[in-house]
Amino acid sequence: MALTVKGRATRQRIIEGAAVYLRGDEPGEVTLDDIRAITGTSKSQIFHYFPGGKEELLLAVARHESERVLEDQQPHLGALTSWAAWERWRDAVVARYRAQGRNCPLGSLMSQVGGTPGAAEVIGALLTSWRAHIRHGIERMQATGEIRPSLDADRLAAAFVAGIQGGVQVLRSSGSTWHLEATLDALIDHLRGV
Amino acid sequence: MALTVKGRATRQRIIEGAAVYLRGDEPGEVTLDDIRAITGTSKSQIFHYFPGGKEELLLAVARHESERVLEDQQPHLGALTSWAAWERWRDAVVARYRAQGRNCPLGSLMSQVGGTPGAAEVIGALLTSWRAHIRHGIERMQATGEIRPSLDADRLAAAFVAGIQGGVQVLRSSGSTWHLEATLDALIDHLRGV
DNA sequence: CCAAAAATGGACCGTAAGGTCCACAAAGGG
DNA sequence: CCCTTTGTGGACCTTACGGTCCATTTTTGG
Repeated sequence: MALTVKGRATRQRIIEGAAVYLRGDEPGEVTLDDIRAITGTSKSQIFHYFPGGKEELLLAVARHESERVLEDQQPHLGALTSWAAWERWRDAVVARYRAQGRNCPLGSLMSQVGGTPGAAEVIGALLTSWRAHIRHGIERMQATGEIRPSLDADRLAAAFVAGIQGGVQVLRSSGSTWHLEATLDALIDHLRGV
Repeated sequence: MALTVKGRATRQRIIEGAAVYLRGDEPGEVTLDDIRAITGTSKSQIFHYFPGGKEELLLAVARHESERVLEDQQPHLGALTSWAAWERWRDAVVARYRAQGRNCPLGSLMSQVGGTPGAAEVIGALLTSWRAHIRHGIERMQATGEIRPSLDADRLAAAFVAGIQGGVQVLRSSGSTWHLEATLDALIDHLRGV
């Protein structure tokens, strides 16, 4: 037996506790002691469940957080079938990041675990999936004739992903969602042919 | 006299040495010893010229690097007066960031100095100036009738800035400029009304 | 019920890294 | 030419933090 019920629970508690900490006010640099304190665990437990140490733990947290990103955009992201739906999605994205404020848990994570193998993979998988959803939405609108077929759905989806990333990054340093909204609106206008 | 000629030179050498280091292969976390080694200075000199320690030094480096960002886009960025000029600018941006590769000196800097007062200010000033240049370009094209006047120049300029930021961020984790190009092209197409 | 495996607590260690101090060298300026 | 200011070298200090170890408790499975 590798992990008992209790063991799985503890492991999960560590991941979620770390995630909570990262969503807090002062992320900066997470230390194992921060995580230890917030999760009520001991050093040995962290290394017991994450033999690879801090790096492995942070990567697990990144995976956990990256799942939330797309979930928070649902159900809108999965049903971009009308202009109204696009607007709802847009608003959901803006609301989500406005609520998150200057703290981007994933961003903090990536800056701490950035170079390691696996980090790029996590972020890459997220971006790919994100882009696929948007591309899917564009293609459906093209099928119904609401978006001209001459547009490259995949490439525009990539533009959305990059635009959102950038908007969020600006948000992190400026505290305002203005750039994010401007980018989303510009790209949606472009889809509409306005 | 606060700083002699020799003093100014040393101070500058420290800043530029740090910048060189950040542009190198393994930025991750800069340490004062890294900087000391690459600039051939001693600890006391660093603290002599930057009494605020690491934070003040890194902020100075960030200011130094942030100047390079717009310079590297000149003269194109300052003369967005025709569609050909926009394309040249687009290519210059892509080329610049492709050459930079996965290393974004400013990005590394911001992740290390992010929370401190002054950091946001440096990045904010850069983004504002960048946006102003682009807005200016859009307005000139509107004046000549090549861009429809119904478009909000300032907001679209913000979209460009955010889009580039995001494209570069994706580049940092994926190593590809594809997203960056997709975003720039989408926004330029939108300006063109394509 | 008992031995083996898993979970937990926490003292302890090693080191990297920022920062301090002080002695000495080199300009500067009157 | 000498005194004051500025520049430089580098030993040293302190702390934070990742990681190790082992003793103890709890759970598991036969």
